[in-house]
Amino acid sequence: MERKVVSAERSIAALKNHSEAEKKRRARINAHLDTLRSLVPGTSKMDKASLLAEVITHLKELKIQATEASEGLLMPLDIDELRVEQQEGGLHGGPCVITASICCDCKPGVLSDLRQELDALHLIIMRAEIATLEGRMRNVFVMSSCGGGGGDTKAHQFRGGRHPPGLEIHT
Amino acid sequence: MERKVVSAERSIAALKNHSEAEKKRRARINAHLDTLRSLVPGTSKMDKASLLAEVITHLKELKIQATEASEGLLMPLDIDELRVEQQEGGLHGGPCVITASICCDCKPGVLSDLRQELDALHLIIMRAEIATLEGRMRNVFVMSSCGGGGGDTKAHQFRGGRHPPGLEIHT
DNA sequence: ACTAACACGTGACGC
DNA sequence: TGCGTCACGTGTTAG
Repeated sequence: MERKVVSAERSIAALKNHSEAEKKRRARINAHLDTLRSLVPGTSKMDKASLLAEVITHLKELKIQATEASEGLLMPLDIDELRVEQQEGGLHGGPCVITASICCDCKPGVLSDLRQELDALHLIIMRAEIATLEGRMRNVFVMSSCGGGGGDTKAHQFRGGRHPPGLEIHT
Repeated sequence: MERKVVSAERSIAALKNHSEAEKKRRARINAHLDTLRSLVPGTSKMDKASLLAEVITHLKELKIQATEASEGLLMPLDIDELRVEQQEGGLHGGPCVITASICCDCKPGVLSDLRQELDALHLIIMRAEIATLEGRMRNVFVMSSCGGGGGDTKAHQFRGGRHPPGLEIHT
């Protein structure tokens, strides 16, 4: 019956260690989650799951940004492309950043039309870039809007020879 | 005593719902973790905490990569800069590649003068890029020359003039 | 056998 | 009050 007492004590100690280990594990995970919160803006008081979702979107976003940065000078030669992305940053009520890029044939009238459309938006142009390559042209505009909308990145991508509404391209 | 039975049943149902909700919550989080595993390479069968750590490092890495990518678009705001480099390839008497970049204030007449100068060189323009940022402009021209001359650096002074049609950039 | 990691159910707290 | 989230302790399984 002495055995029983000893084994009982050992069991208690083991259980205690177990719970402690588990607590430590949770602490580790939560610490990582906290650093993620500090890394991704606008996730300070977010849900654990929502935080992970936001991390995922941010990761994809950065991956796209990095890849298109490495091949930044490349442009599709066969297809026309128009992309409008609202970047994250409007969460704090501040101005959101909109990146618009268009790639098409380098024909007269394109630039003036493009500028008219951009002027109609009344946005603050932070950076403008125009590049030409073998008869093709690509414009990239980084603009700032005062009205801070949702923080979600709504990206419209038009591929193929179709031109989106609101932007008439001379062909 | 009927009351007690009813309340007991309610408690059981509530508890069941509770556990179910918690299970669903865990499933959501784990799903997000799974997508993170699919996103970050080499974390297929990794620890939950280690996965998060790896996600953090990857996030920082991508952030740096994206930042230094956008740094390629940065230009000095305080000093004017003109660079002409002859890339290797023209050593064998074949066509060499010349890269010229100029960074200065975005004033009218600069572009037309620049184009005149470039036209005088009779080079094949392989790629042209013009970027503006906060009143500054930067041009990068990658040109091909048929005669393999030396790669000397020349400075030019620009007079007043007009913008070429279709190339007006607002700042 | 011992450690580490996971899922589970439950109590607690906030809207 | 119910609903959602969190931390906790425990049972269970793999290396």
